[in-house]
Amino acid sequence: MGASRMNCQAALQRENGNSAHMCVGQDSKEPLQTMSNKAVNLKELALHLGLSQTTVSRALNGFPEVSERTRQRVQEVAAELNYRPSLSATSLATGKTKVIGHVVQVSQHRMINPHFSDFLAGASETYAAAGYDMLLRAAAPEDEAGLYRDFASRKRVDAVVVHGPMVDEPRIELLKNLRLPFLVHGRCGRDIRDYAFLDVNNKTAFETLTNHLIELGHRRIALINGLETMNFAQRRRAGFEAALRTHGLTVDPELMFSADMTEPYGHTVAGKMLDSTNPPTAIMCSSILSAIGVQRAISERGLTLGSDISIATYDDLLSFLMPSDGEEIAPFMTSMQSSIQAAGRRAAEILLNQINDPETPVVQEVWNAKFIKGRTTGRPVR
Amino acid sequence: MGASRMNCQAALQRENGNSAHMCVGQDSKEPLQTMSNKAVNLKELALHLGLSQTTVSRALNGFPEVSERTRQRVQEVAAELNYRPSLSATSLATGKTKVIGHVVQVSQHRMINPHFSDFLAGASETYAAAGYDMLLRAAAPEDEAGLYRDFASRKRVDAVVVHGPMVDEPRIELLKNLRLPFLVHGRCGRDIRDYAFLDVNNKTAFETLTNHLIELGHRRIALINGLETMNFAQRRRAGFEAALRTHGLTVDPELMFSADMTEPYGHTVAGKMLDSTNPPTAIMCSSILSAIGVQRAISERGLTLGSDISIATYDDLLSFLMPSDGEEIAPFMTSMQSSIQAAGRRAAEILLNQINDPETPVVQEVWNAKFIKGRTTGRPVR
DNA sequence: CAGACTTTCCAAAGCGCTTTGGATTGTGCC
DNA sequence: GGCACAATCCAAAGCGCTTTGGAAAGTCTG
Repeated sequence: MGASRMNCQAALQRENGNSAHMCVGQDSKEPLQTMSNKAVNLKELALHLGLSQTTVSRALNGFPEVSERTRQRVQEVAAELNYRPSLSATSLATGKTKVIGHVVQVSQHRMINPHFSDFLAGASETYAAAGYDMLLRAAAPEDEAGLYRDFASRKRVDAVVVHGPMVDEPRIELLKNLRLPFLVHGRCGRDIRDYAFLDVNNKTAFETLTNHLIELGHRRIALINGLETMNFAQRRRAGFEAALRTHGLTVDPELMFSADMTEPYGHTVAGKMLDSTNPPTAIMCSSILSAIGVQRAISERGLTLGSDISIATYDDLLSFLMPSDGEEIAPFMTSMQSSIQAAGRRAAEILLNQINDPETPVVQEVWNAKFIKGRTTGRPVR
Repeated sequence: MGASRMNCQAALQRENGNSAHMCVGQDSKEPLQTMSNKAVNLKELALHLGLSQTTVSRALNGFPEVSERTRQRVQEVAAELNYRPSLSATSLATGKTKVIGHVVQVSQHRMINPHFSDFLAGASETYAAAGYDMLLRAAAPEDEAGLYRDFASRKRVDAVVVHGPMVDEPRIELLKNLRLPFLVHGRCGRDIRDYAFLDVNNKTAFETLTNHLIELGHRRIALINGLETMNFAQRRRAGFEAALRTHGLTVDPELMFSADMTEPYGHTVAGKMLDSTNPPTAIMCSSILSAIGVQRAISERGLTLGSDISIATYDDLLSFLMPSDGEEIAPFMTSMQSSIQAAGRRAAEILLNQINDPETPVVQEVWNAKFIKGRTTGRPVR
């Protein structure tokens, strides 16, 4: 005990000498390069303090068994010596990694896209605030199962977010079996009861949009949907068709398209329709991206948006399409809006709550997109 | 020794019983739910094999001290029992995390955007192939330094990629001091010698584009640039100005704009210019995104692209703007093209080489963007 | 002041891997 | 047979943290 205190003094001196030597005074006007970059581990810190590792660990982690005075002192010295617990050591000891996994599909479709990345941006903000990190891994769809299995057995992550659920989604069963906590962005058709998800009300959104067009007098309405192997696209189509049927309109397969939601796709498909003998008077899009392509096709043909032809779209409020804070611009496109970035934030929140308190019942949230009347829809001229 | 062998047999039986019990036969038609989800650790695996942990570890990691026969057997049994080394244990022991860090800025500007995410998509592909993962963390710019420090001292990552280098970039010095390997996407003005980077030749690209417009007969050319606090934007502007000066044209500050590269920004700025008394005959953009906004402003005014007004832009070949494999469409915009996703792939490759062989000299690569004559540039009518 | 709690701290045993420094066995050669 | 040497394998000591199961000291009671 006395010996340990002696060691402590000796170590303290050596340490100070060291840090003065290594860290200060190479380029002292550089503000970013502060004191001590040298890392200290728990053992050394405990030595400095003349305390046991147990006590130091507890003091820093807020356990009640340590006196307030000691805790203060520990915190001060820890800050001073720039102590930061090693993450691999911590996670080896606790079994928690403080990392949430996200999987990017690298297939031709669903390549990382602005929808996805805006969601990630939102989520990572929440993670950062809670001391979590986001792990991103690219995978071919056929590898994804193995990847989750890897996540689980190698303890790479504490939980995962399932992106782009398909109509029939095997991943959900898999994750349940692996006992890897997860949240689905979107949802899956059958067996919806027992897992957490955050979704928007896709069906209602597309009913609303379709109704709006019908009320304006449109009878031939096209739908440029996302990939209909995906759950959300399926629901959107259902909403579209329901609205048509309610008004006694026929569902024309010639006017329905489904593919990855890109600008060129919207452009190509709209172009073909506009050049056909019996073009639609309105086009609905599943994404603002394809809507932009449609708009390009329209402007190339010298048609007027909102009278010659109308566009209504789902809008995820993608950040690169949003005006910066200062400028107030009138909403341009008629759309159903819901911020996918906000969804990312909330999804992360739900997931973190879930893993920090596993007893809590699963959260299932469905957001309603907001209808915005813009300048791209109007009465048809014909 | 004999005893250990006995234990091994006993454990083997117990284990088999277990896995049959837990894993098979809950829903045997589900293909994703294969054999054994139960994880086995090294100790158990060694027990099963009747070998020491050392030997098993070496067999699996390809050390020469173990006979080929043994290695075979170890690999087989490891696969059979679904052994996967715990990552936190491995990284605690080796000091390597197999993770590369990327930092997202969450400020108003440089919010995660399609350029950034396409780069990430490329990089994560390379990482995945090499068994690495990508860690994404959101940070306010003022926190970024602390974050790198955290990465270094807590050993969260093996290396980082620096995104969006500013004109004057303190992060580089910091990372050098932290001895955290890094690669810069882009580069930084001064002191360029001693760090790895991957950049495109921004200056030349914008000289080329400007020359093209000048040769067509344009005299009033506008530049809608990115944020000129960023290094790349600075270089682009330099190229633009150099080309003008070479041809004896004056650099008109009224025609130069700088901000985050969004669609609305392009739209707003182009609108203002087009409505002014003396509009430019050509507009250059730093991003296809602002170019799309410019195009919208042009079509709103019923002007014809390529004659009334020309657009030339830098094009990162963003994936959501690319046509899918099948459809061949003629290039639309006149642009300087370079795939930012390919850059992500290559950047990751360089970085991985660097950390796996630290002795190798730093790699500095500058790509030349490719000129594409599209349909958005032509002779000015006035 | 003894006994019963609290309060405050600690030594040591993990967590699951890698790696050091041998020990053991097999082989070739004189 | 004995010796050197290579080929195989192993026990045990880390890596840096958390956590268990006390021990020691301080604080109340009656």
